[in-house]
Amino acid sequence: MELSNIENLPLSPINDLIDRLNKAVSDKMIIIAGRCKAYFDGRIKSTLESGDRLLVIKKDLSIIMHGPEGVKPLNWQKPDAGPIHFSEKDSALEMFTRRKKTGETLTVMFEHIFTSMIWHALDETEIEIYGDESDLVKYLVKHPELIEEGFEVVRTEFQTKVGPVDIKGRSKGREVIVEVKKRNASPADAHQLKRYVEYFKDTEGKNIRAIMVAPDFPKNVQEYLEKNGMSIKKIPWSEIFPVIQRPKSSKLEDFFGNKKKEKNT
Amino acid sequence: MELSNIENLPLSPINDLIDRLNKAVSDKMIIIAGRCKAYFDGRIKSTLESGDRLLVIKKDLSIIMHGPEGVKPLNWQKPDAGPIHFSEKDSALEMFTRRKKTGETLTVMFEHIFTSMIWHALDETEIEIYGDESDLVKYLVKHPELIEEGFEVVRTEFQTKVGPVDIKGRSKGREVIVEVKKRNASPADAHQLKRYVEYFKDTEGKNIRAIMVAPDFPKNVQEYLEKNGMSIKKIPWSEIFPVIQRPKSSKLEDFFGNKKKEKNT
DNA sequence: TATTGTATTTCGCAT
DNA sequence: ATGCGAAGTACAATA
Repeated sequence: MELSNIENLPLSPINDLIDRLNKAVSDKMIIIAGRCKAYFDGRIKSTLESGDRLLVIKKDLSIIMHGPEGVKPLNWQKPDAGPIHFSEKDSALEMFTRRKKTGETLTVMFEHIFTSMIWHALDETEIEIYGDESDLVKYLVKHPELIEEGFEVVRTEFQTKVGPVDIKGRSKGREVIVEVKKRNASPADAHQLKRYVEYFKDTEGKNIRAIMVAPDFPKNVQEYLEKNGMSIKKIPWSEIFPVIQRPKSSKLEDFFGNKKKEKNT
Repeated sequence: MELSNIENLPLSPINDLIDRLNKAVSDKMIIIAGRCKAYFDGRIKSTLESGDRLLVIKKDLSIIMHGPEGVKPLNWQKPDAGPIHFSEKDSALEMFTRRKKTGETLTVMFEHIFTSMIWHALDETEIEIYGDESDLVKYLVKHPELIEEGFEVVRTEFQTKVGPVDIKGRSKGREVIVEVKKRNASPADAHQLKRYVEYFKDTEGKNIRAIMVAPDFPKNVQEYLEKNGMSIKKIPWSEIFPVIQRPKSSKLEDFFGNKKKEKNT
């Protein structure tokens, strides 16, 4: 992959900066570090008074604006929002966008710019993830005895009118549906499973068993499940599922020592 | 507020760069634009092959790494993760962090750095938000007739053992609890309300009415609610609630023309 | 600390 | 397009 290039834009004259930024929109990543106010108007209305923030506009027209703390941006706009426009307002830089379909607007008014860059960032990869719920289901399908001694898998990850079912099987002479949760079960999860049970009862007249699999169950949730004829099965994924075992050491080599590095220069 | 300053770090010699970065951790915002691989190991395991990404480390030790598209970071780490360490690996920069409590690790291996900056970003403000669910509840409390003709509010936003109740009132001679949703009601929302009803039945022996307020109800959800003795009330917030009305025009001045700007130089 | 619910959730998938 | 559920959800409020 060719080397991309990043360019520091001169901050003045401001009209030249505005030109360069407008030309970079939807082509390059724009990075501006500045002191600004910001207003969002749409599903909600938000007001952000003057402070230092990092504004990033990506080539898919998504926008994120970060303050000095936290993972979540202070303001953002989803991709393909609509035109993004830089202009001069009171001798300062202003960014404005309006999402066509919803009418949502985001306005960022800069008072001071520390740095402004455009970057033709290249990334042809996709993040690979192991250990999400779908992987846990696949693991259980290979080790059905973890669910219950004698459990036989019949179908996995199929759609019903009320939602997707993780595992349908047969055990102790009855049909069973299994709902798999990566994290501790919640009341909403319990209701979700109950709804599936009711669906099979209503549409197929079957009195089907239900098992919820999760690392742990708050007392309320366990009570609710059992009161409504459902079963629980605690599976501490981190101890059982090989991919998501917790690293015990802080040494990188212990986890990725088997990975081959490719030089790319 | 004093003007913060941003500093471009020399990219070589790499040991000097590493020193500067390690000294900046937990003090300044660190911004690195580079080509890198990344690995996360914890609740899941993720692998990210070589590509151009923007890495931001904030002074609260939160980390976000963005690729060229999308609002969501490719990798991240929540605040107060634990020590963040830069080092040299195969003549290149590497960042490593391990969250003490969970053992989650994030490793970023750079192959090329385009820009590296540290920034003493200042922000003493908090974002102000209008139009979230709590504001809708307050609006309904002032306009209870929107819920139902003759509705009288008794209590609002109070805690129960099963969760917070938005509005409790009296209407048509019976007690009513009202659950307010900003967005279309979901199956989980319906179950949530049912749980509250059951709570009042179990703990106070009251056969209380329940109304769910939302802009719209999918057919399944409406059926479930009515089948279980709950009522629905459609309220299209965007047409009614003044703060979140959709702007019809694309001209900035139409929305912010009334705002006074303060110079801050 | 654990539980619970909201979110401008975002994102992906299936209908 | 809408509905639905997962997410390394993040984050705040609460017990």
